[in-house]
Amino acid sequence: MPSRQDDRAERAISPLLDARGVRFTPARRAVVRALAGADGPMTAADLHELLRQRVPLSSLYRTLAVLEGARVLAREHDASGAARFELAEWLRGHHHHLVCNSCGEVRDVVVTADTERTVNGLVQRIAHRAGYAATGHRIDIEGTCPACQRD
Amino acid sequence: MPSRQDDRAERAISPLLDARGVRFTPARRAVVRALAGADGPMTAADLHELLRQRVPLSSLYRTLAVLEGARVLAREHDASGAARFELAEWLRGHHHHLVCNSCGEVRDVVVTADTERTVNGLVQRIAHRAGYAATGHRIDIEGTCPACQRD
DNA sequence: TTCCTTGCAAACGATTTGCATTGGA
DNA sequence: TCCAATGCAAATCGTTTGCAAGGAA
Repeated sequence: MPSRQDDRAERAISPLLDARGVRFTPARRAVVRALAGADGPMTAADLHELLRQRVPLSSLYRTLAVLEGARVLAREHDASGAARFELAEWLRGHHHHLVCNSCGEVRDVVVTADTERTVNGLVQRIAHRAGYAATGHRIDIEGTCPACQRD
Repeated sequence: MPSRQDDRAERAISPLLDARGVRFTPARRAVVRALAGADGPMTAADLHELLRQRVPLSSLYRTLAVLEGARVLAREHDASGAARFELAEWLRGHHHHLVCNSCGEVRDVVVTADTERTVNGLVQRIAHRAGYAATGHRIDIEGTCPACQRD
């Protein structure tokens, strides 16, 4: 069942799509809900499966492109090069990724405000020294996930 | 002109290739030298261009696969999803990346041992709390490069 | 001779697009 | 009615592979 959180997110998203002259269709809602409920960024294939193939891949990719264009979600690429999608930072909050070297899963991890402050300080300093104007950062922690440690 | 550094690197690489029963051919040396001289990870197309197309793309990819298999270089993917190659960490040293949101360039940045120690501490702690056994980390600093700031 | 390496062309998988159709406001 | 959304099939892009020819030990 969609939670109150989902409702809030969807109410925030709706006007963004309106502004671009596109509709918040059931397929688009379904994608947003799937990503809101996920514990890490998902591939198009993951979503296609999760939505029980009700949305053909080509339509799914179009949906993802529309949502990305509206800054509702962000695209990145995993170690195998496949695109993975997640809700944009303003919707889901700043976080980082735990990446399993063995099975390839990517899981979100939120760090304390304190840690994040420390990281931000380092990042700003490093960027500044190189003449970059930093707008964000991304940290992937590579390792072995609990499940793979048991094998 | 190949530097003394290159010589050292190539002497270290040679036995690794021997062990896998493959040769350190001119094309493979050229790729290693190109990456040793680069200031960030390169795409296959970048390398193809830099080598003046002397090595056809299919051979280049084979070269890259061989070197990757021998752990001489590492593959990653940039924001557009294209594969980028760089010398392995043991050859080129631990570093992070500055990524320009505007032009897409990826540039290496080495941080102080002190900063790296701090980061490592944070990473280990975060991973441990999530049940992960951390083996490494990757930090991308996103921003605007000096050249793009002028436009 | 025996493998490894190369180049070309064809195959591949993920993603994108053209086009005709459907559907909502 | 008008424009956006959809599904299918075909196209595209980066990358990989089969195969026959060339080259080093």
